[in-house]
Amino acid sequence: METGNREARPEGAGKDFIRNIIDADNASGRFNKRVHTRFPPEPNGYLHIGHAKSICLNFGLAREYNGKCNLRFDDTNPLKESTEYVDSIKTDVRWLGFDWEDREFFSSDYFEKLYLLAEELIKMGKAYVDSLSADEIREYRGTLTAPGKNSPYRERSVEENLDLFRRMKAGEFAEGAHVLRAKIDMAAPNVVMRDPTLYRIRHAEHHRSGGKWRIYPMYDFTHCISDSLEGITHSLCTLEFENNRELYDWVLETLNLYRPQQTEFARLNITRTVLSKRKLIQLVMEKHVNGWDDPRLPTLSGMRRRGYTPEAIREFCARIGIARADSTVEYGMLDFCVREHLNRVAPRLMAVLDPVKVVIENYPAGQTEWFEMPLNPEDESQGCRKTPFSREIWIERDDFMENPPAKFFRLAPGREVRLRYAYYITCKDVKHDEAGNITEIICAYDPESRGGGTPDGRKVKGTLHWVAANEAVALEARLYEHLFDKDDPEDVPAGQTFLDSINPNSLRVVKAFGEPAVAGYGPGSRLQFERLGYFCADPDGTPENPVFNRTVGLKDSWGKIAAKTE
RNA sequence: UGGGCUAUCGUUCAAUUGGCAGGACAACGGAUUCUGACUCCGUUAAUCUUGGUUCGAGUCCAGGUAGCCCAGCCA
Repeated sequence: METGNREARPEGAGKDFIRNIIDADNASGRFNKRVHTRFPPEPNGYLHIGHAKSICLNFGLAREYNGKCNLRFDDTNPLKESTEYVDSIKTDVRWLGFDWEDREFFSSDYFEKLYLLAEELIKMGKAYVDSLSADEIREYRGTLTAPGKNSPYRERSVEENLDLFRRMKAGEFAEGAHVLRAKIDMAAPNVVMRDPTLYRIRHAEHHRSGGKWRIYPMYDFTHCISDSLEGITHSLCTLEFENNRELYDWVLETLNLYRPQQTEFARLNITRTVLSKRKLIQLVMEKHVNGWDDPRLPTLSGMRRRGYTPEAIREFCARIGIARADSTVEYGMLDFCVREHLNRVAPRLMAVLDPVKVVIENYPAGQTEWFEMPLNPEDESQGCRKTPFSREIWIERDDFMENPPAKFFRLAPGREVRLRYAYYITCKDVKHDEAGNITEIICAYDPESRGGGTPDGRKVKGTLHWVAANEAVALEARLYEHLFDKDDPEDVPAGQTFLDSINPNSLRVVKAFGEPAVAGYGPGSRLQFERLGYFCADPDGTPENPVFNRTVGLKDSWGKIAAKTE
């Protein structure tokens, strides 16, 4: 699959700053014209649309420059990581359409090398074992504006440090008793450089190395060395790691290792969307949603279930671009990308969400005729479907008004409209119950209009979708809205939590009726119910009782016209 | 009274590196339409601020302003 990268880039437009950097590196020969990136998630949760930006960037760059991209699990904190997350990440990256071939790595695979390198640092006098408590270390670090001070253990001899570190590794000490720190500068203006912690003691089971290790390396020590070992050229990460770049370079320079170039870019923000891993974990763990693949979530697995396509997500990532300025993309941009793709590929079917009965009084009772209609009017290659028609049909309640305002094009007393691909009908009468609710609309059809046109060529303003009342299958439609109401759910008013910004209507389930053919669409397949929007068949459904998740609706100007006429 | 980074239409990304500020999304108007969808055409709309250099500044220089990140034994 080779779609999704840069096809949205308009002609003549400039490249983003990262591609400019790569071009410059290729021109200078810095990496021998090699491009080797990596996508390095920590397996402590499921991937979300924010990760997709990084995945498309890293894998896309490799594709464009004939390079390679590794998948590396940054698993140095055994407390948070699990194989469930590893598996889900692999599934999601593949689903997005990217392939890391045989380059699947784990930081934990480097634990041995990392340990040796740490000893190296100790021997060089560039690292020491500190026995201060976590609280004391924080105090000694100073503040953002005041320099820190040296730990009393900072001048331990190389021999003592080596001995202590080896015993840390052997598991002789309790968690928190010691840490290994780099010896840099406690007065450094960049707080990251004030003798950063390199190793901590953790008596925990690691999802891969099990109980083998008692000490685990920190991100700052691990990531740069992993990049170096793998021959990465361009190490791309998000803006919050800007301050860590100095340490990234320090470690590799001090150890005299090959040095990739770390470059930071702004992470993805989307209006009304929570992309904080911490909060997503909370939503799942506290069961505010039904698991990581709940279609209301911006996780890749949730979006997949809701019916978003990998093509659409890749297109989205290409369109939003890459920059260093913090930004928040409008959700409408994502919706646009989904509609654009689904419009091309999704077969059309008809369904009615809120049915009202139409009786065609001059159509023979008991008769059923089958109409053939295209699965996609803009793509004949998709073929046709057959749909039954009968005397009693259902139409959408919204498609009829007893007292229509101006510019209402659909059914109303005395008015003629077209039933899509079937007949012209004219409203003759309306029946109500005691409460005044419409129970039945009586119509007459024009037999001459079979197929949706007439010999006299007269026009109608409206075309309705419909399903035959006796032949239609019952189905369940789940109408998902974005889970969050607030423009920026990260920024909630005082006294509230982000949970307060959840839209209580984010999930509505309605019983609906659709063409018999819907039962033929298996889980994951997308289709468009005419005039209702794009839906995805959910694995929860069965052929007898299909369930459809709404991906996105269609644009509809009816609401605007109504507002205007008021 | 620290360090690092950022600032262009409502949103987002560009601007051949000093030479007419452009695209996409959104909004608005129109055409078309057997989905009020799609498609097509058009319109609105931006260089944070104050100076300076220059024939010419979004771009270079100086000073402001605003926002983001950093004081985990998280990543």
